[in-house]
Amino acid sequence: MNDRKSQTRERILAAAGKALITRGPIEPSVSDIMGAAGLTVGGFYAHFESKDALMLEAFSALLAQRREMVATIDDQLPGDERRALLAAFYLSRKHRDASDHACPLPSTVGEMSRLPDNFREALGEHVELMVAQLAASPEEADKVLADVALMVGGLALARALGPGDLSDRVLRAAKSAVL
Amino acid sequence: MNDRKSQTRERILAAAGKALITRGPIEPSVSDIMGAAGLTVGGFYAHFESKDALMLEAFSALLAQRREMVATIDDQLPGDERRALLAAFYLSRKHRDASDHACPLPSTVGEMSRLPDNFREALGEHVELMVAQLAASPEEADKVLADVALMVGGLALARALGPGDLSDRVLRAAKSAVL
DNA sequence: TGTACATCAGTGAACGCGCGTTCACTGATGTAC
DNA sequence: TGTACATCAGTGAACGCGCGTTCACTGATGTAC
Repeated sequence: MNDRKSQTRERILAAAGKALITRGPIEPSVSDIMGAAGLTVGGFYAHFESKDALMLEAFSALLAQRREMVATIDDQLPGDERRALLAAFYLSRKHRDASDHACPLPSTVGEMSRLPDNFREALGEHVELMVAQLAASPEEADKVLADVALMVGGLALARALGPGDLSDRVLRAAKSAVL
Repeated sequence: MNDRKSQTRERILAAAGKALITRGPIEPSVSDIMGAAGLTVGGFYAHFESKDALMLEAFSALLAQRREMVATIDDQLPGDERRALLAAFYLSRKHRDASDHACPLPSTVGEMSRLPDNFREALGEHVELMVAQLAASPEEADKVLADVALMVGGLALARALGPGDLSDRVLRAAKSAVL
């Protein structure tokens, strides 16, 4: 039935998202992802048009998931507090070490030029939506943009440094720098 | 003579650095780089042990170049002003669009987990040296770490967004967020 | 000065490998009679 | 209830391609006599 197939599709998509978070959208092979979903390569093209199409869908889904998470922050709080709460989670060691429900940006921004244009559009839209969600004025919009840069850079740097003292220090320093 | 060969080596290294800045250390092929240096693939291994070895050397050289650039900032100025000057250059549109003498971090941090450990070590050392160069106290050290995260994230994001208004806004917002 | 030879930077074809993608096939499931 | 057949999700081998790396060769340069 259609139901079994669409469940498998979800499984592949979830495996792709997980791989994307830790390894970016390019490195994981179709074999890797299908293997992680408990399947073999051959069946892949019954579910997705191409590897790029899969990764774009996984990327967009993860970004949407992130926005939903941001939406759970109490919107009665002043902007500064909301951004501080967001950063406290974003720049936590837990988020740095997570491969589930984590932000896909740190592993993806550096590879954007090698990806189809759709990725760029998805990123631009996400950033605009984040601003719309978190900023109540043009000045606040700039603060949101700067915070996004700080969070993505802080997490990317902390991961790049590998486990250790310096990585933790970067997270802490970035967290306390939120506007 | 040894001289001609070592000049060629420098040419390859420079081509690798340029490619690394815009495309990261993994995507450019040995062919690409040798071609950009006006040579053919075959001769490569007379100059470098492997592609990874070349890219590590290019990465380290670019980081050292960056530190030299930072060292030209008047060290009599107060820390805040020095960091603001650095950020003004780092987060300029010129730097975003440059493929020469630019920072290799935005294109590299996201790929660190796919690279040999030496890259991680080079990165850690660079960050520590930057802190040593720019911070006069532990509190200032944290500000430097946060600014590095902000600059790398801001530039990576601005490049990922592609030419356009949003990219410029990210640069401007990040610049004015420097501690 | 001119010829013979050694050196060695660079060439270009070839290698084995993993990749994204294709496709003929399998085998479990459900419907028709 | 039992047999025959259609459907279709998933398999696994094969494809063409670009990659990093190797290696026998070329051809310019400089030294020896």
